[in-house]
Amino acid sequence: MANSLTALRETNRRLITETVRKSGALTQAQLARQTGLSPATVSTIVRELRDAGLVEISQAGGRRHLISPARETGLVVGVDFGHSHLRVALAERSHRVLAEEAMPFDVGARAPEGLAAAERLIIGLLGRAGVSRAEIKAVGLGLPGPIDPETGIMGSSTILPGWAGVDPAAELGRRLGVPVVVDNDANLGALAEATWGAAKGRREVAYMKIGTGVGASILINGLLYRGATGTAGELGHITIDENGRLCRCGNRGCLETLAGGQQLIDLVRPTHGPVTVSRLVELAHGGDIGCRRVIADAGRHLGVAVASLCNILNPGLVVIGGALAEAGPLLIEPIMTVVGRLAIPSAARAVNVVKGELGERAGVLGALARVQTPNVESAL
Amino acid sequence: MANSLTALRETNRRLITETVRKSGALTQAQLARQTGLSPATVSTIVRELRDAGLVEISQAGGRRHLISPARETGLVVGVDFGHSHLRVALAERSHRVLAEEAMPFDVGARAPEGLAAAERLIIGLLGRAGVSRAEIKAVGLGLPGPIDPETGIMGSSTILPGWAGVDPAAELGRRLGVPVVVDNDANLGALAEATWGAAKGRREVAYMKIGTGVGASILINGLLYRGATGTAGELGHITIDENGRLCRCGNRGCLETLAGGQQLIDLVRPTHGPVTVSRLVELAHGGDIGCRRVIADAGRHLGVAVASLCNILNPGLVVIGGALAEAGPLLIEPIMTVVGRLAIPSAARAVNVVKGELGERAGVLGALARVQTPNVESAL
DNA sequence: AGGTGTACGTTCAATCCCTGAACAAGGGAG
DNA sequence: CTCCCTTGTTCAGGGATTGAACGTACACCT
Repeated sequence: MANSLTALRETNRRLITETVRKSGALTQAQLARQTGLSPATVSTIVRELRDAGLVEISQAGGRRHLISPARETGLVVGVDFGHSHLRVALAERSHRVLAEEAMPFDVGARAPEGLAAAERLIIGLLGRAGVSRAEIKAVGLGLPGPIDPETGIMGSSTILPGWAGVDPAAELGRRLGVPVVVDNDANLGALAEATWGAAKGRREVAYMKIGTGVGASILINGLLYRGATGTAGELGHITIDENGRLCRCGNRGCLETLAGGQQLIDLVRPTHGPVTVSRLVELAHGGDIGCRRVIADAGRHLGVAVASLCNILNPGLVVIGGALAEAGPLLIEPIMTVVGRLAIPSAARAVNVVKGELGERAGVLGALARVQTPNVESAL
Repeated sequence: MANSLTALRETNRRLITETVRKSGALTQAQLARQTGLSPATVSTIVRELRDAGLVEISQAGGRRHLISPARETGLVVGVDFGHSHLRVALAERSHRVLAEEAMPFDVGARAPEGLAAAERLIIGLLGRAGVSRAEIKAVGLGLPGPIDPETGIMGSSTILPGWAGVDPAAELGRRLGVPVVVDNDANLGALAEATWGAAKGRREVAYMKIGTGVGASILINGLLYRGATGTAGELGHITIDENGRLCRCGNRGCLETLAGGQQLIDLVRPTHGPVTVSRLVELAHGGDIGCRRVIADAGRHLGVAVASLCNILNPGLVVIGGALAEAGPLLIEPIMTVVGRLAIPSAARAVNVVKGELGERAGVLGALARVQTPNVESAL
């Protein structure tokens, strides 16, 4: 049980492993002081960890042994399906990224083709990295759509019409022969920014991904907060305008219908022709007044949602990711302005809204991080 | 150190104590099953706890022993300042309420008078309950206004104009000579409903108190979630109408300006004259069509906020408290209707909105519960 | 009523774990 | 070169948990 003696040992093993992982390389004496355990205990546990292959020991003058985290043998793969790209990445379990690759991908494709493409891309990446398939221990998979947290089966969605009813984790797992965990792209982005990016070291993060749609995710105590049925953090479907456009979620005037990339694209089509979100941002940076205005308007709508978020959760940090985030201050300043006007003053003062640092890599990286991060399983 | 064997024992002792306290009375076998410890361990620990005077053991047929929390020697007092009432309650630490009392109170009074009144009421209650002042170990204090979580000093507020800048916990503590913890009424209401009321046993609760104003509070894992600067859960100041009335928080069109009791009172004054919120609810129950309409409209506005809450936190349960909650279905049905229309479908299906069970006693009871409930201290 | 079964709490030996002390080995200062 | 300090290891000692065995009392069935 959770409180037996063996559990105590397990706790201490984990404590030492964590300490080693964080500090890089330590002697046993340092380890004993940092963990508060006795040198004797440290000695025996270190031996166990060495035998288990979890740490490496090198002599370092005197009786000193340098304990360092083991170059872990297993590798993990992250896969991220975006709206027009498919990205994969290969990393050590310790989160060191070894290789990364992307290809264009049509989001309209059905699940079998998509998964086949992912499989091919992974195999290719492994080949070029000189890594055998057997070394892959787990895969993280990101998808821009709703996933039933119980079953892992995808719900219907207008973004991913050909995927409803399939269990992508099981499917890809069958193809590759390794366990696959699946999650939506916003959750993964949040995880990635908290692990490597703008929210590094923060354990409480609100993240918004503004791409074609608007997704969001909340990390509480470093763990994904999913709520009662796995839809916590759905900021994209907060109602901004009760009489607004129909949204793919079935309601009206959702934030996504006002600030999602698709909407912005539609807005500039008459004057600029068909563009992508990235192109729109480029034009705005280039000084195009129309594109700037469209982005600023989106920021103001986003600000309304962030203000609600501030009143409800009073966050200290909100990270904005996704393609539109590349607009930087053009997007973030309007957000802050509106938050200042709509959120209650003390919450507005407390919050810092920043651009994500990982750009379009957030999804894949998050998939890597997700492989080893458990959920916070609570049903509010 | 934190990981020694004695610490493990300490952990298990605490685990058993907690379990007993929560469940009231248990046999050792039940205790073993609930905690996951072996009957042998439970046996020895229970003996220790008995010797230490922390639990009481009574025979209960067979070899069964009924373990119940010790009638703790210390008592606690709860104080709740409402808009027109001052309530105090006396309870054992184990949460058994011994006596309760209320008196009318003008919220316009300044802090010194208010605290003096509270002191008199407490002393009187103790006298009538036959309890000496020395038996009181701690006091919980509830106030309908903003409190700086760092300093405990009250912010400015139009509801409690005479309290800005004072430290009510220190002040009352000085008068009574015991430690006082202070919190706002919505937080306490949430705690009370989770301890005794509609959210009993739930560790994840969203609570809204709709009285003269609108307050709200979130419990995560049974602990108050305060956010970065202590304003998490401020649902009352979500913007519903950007061009609406000025709110005491300094913004415009907050939920409170549309659904707070004060607003409803103002709305019916032309036709019904000056009434209280309770009277308004009474009239509505009596069939008054105007009052019904005003309450239903408030419900619809509240629904907008609850819908946002659902999208962000995806709660399984929302408890509505405060004087207006007594309207019951007249208020809650419109809320549910709007939530169904505005929240994303899966979140709307998941949530259950119910009336609090504790009525106007929620505040005091929460103050009692608060004395022993720590914060969840996380800065999102 | 009687017998049987079952659940409960206690005891005890076995096992596991942490710690303090003793000890060997090596580096550095003087 | 010697002394001293630090480091890691070993070992006995004491705590803590557990499974099994045991005695007991109630409940139920016949």
